[in-house]
Amino acid sequence: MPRDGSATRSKIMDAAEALILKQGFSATAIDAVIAEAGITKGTFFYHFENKAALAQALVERFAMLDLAHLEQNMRRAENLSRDPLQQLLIFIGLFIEGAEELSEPYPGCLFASFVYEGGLFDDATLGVITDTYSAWRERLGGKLREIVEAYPPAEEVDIESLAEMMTVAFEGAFIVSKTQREPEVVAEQLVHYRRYIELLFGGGKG
Amino acid sequence: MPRDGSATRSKIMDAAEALILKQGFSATAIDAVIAEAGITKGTFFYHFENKAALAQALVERFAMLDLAHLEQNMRRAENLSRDPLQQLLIFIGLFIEGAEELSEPYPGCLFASFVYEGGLFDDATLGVITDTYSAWRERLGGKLREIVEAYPPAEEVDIESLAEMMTVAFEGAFIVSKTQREPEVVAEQLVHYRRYIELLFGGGKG
DNA sequence: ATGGTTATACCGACCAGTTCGTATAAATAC
DNA sequence: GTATTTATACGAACTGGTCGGTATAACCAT
Repeated sequence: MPRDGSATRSKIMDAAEALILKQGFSATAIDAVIAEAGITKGTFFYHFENKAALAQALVERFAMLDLAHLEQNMRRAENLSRDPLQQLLIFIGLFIEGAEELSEPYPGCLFASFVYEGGLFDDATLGVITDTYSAWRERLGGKLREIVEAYPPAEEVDIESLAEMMTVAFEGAFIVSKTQREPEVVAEQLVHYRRYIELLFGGGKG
Repeated sequence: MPRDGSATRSKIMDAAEALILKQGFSATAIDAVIAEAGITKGTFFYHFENKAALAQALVERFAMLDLAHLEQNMRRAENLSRDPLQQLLIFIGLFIEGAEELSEPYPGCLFASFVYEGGLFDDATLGVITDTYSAWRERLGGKLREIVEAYPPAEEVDIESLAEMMTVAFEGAFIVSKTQREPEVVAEQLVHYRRYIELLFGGGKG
């Protein structure tokens, strides 16, 4: 067996992702990626058929990590309480913990970056994004339906959009965070989301 | 007086804005803009010194319209009620009305598009975006401080981030809306924001 | 273990097409 | 006659992508 190229492949993807979050996809020249990664053009095209393939690989990796993060935190929350409402509150709390650790580099979501250049990508690439958002909506939606049964709210609540609201909080907070150069925006918005859920179903007690 | 070129200038900016929302700024070639606008290259460079000047003009126009919209709806809300809480709820409601009218073309925010390609623009251009977000935060923040005095909440609330939450809802909803191809996302998220404010300060009554 | 074979990993020069921006001279409207 | 617009051609820089060649490391027969 020849030597292992996966480290180089990762290095390319890391460099590309960082540059894309700064400038966007089409402003990120392959020449810039290879300079950042410290490799050459030949190497790049050995690992990726073309620039579109790089995009595809990037969203797939990002989605995998994101979904793993979702599932891991949900499992942890489900082990920390038996009550669905508490599980969801803990789940959000775990993400707040994570967001609070972000210090210097104001983050950004690769998905959002791609969505705003959506016209450049094919359905396969954009589909990964759509599917990932759907997975979040369904996972949180399921939990919310459990909650609604256990804690019927005073007024009716649209479960789908309430589940979607966590994604909305993330994406919106990333944008504001980038402009204001304050990483704490993300955590603050998740705190609001958690409190909203408390008020909807907890009714005032904790 | 010679003839008026402002119509052409607007046509160029309209074409550019539409293309940028689809593909992003740097993927939007000037040749594409002039084709979309139905003019020629000479005309383009008669109106804009270079591509960066076009970007600057676009954010400035977008900011002006956005701030006008903010101020107009706030004034309307302030005329429709004397109570600060009601004013804010009406204010959000007016934007919900507007969002519900969006039918086919899932929208998008030019600011967000620029933010995710932020590395390409100078401080003058990006500053317009920062300032506009600040204006929203201050306008809503002022109203929220009135509300806090009239309706002290059970627990303490961070006013700044609560004001920021409306921008977050917009920006996040735009992104989700673009992927899911459902324009109603924006209105749904604003409804949640309004209800959150109700629950925080209204305490359950309407 | 030694030498040869092979698949993989990587390099750097190169190509064809596109980019932004400039230049030009003439036509059009007020 | 001045501001606006057209039409076209052009160039330097850069773009994504190709190509021939080299280096590396595991495998294998001996």
